Amino acid sequence: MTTPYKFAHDAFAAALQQTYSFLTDGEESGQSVRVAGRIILLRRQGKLAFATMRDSSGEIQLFALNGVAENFEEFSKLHLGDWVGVAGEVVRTKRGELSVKVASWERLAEALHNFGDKWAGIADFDLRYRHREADLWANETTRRSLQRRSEMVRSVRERCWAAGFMEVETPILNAIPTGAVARPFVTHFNALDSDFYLRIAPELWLKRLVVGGFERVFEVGRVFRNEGVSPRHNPEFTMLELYAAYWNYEDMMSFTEELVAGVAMDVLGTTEFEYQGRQLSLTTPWARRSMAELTSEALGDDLSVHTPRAVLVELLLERGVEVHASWGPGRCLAELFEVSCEPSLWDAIFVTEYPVEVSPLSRRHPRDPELTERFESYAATRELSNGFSELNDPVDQRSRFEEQARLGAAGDDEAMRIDEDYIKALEWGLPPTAGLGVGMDRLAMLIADEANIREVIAFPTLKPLRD
RNA sequence: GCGCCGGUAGCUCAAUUGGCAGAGCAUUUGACUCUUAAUCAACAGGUUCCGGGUUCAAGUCCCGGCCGGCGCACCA
Repeated sequence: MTTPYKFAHDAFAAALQQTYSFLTDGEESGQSVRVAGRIILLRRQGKLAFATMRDSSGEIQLFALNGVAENFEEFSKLHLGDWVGVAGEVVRTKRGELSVKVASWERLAEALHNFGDKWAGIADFDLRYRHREADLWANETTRRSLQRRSEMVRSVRERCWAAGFMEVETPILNAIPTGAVARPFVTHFNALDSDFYLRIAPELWLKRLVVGGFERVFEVGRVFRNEGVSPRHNPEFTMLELYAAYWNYEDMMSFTEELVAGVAMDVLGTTEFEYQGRQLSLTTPWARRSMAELTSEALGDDLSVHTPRAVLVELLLERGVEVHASWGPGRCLAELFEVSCEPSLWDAIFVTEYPVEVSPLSRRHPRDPELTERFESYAATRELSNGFSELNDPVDQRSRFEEQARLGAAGDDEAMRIDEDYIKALEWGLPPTAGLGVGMDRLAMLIADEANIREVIAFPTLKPLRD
């Protein structure tokens, strides 16, 4: 069956509801409009038919009268899910529903499959994630969450541009996976007969652009990590990474809190909102507490990166954490922080002064060379961002990479590898620079009030069906 | 990867102790000139996720597999 190749429409449901709010019950406006959308409900009553149509803006009723609407019989037999284009007068029915009184209409596409229960929608996760198109049609919350994500990304971009950052793109196919601590996906480049890795972070490329003289750069892009899936992890996810020359990590914390709070304002109109039934505050300024401080507080002990390793190990073992032989005091402190503090960090907060041992790309803290000028922000018990003053000393960077390589040799398959090109870039001179990474999916979860990361990803990674 | 839970009509869900596999919505047919998840009547709709096993008898019990949810691990 041939369907139309186009339909010229001049009105949207939501705007019509607004514009014609003055119409009284049974009143006709005399104005004709052309609307298009999808039939989501249909009620026939003899020589009348009422359809609820949804377009991208909202919903409006279509009112068809036998003898007035062309092809009335066919109209009354439309299927739920069919796309239609309708021309007719804007009226309000006797029972008070704003409607387009159908004069002429066309079916733009036919829905051959059912789109879920018109009351209960679609509940089956497998079906919802594998056929998001049906989920979007059937479930309001899915539409809302993905819409909010889109608004969030837009807000992030606009705020970065407004702050003088230049948007750039860096390679996804990488000969060496680096810039983060994670296992990569491997692929093969036939023409070069070489294995390549999907990037685990764009970090080093972006800093090379700063070396080259682009003083403020950012990238919103997909990164890939070959790890387990969970309600908070998708193997491909979206990161905002941003670098500013001449800033240190404190400047970057200020920028981060303004950015995140600003995004919440743009999308939700507030920085105080409910997340999963509990009030959450992103209002600035955020608390800034050091990792050692928070951990000491939680455990009632005076702990730091200088606490004897044996003491930290003992505390970890008491909490059921398996301690690896390669962990130094820095790693132990970080692990201790994670188990004892993380679950209680609810309102937005910066955790600062990370051990150098777990921060191979961060600049050492001037007051303590075992610490770095690094922060992570937390909200709703989850890590939201990671930032630091960038290590710009090529000699120190090489020794950090070498330490990582030792860990790799000792069996840590997530340890960083030596990136000679990056060291050479540093030898050309990286000005004092601060960097930031924000997990956009995690932020979207907060903004959309979703507990599962898949709800804010249009097409989450699923195992392919076999059998 | 490990543990717990789940998978029944297109969708949402029932099915007692192991005893004829059901309802609502959607689809099809009919009635109805102001409906709002319209209503009413009727028809049709099944590899109970897949493969084995136990049993007179399996949606239900056992074993294996597939997919998903949650937790753990890994991480952001």
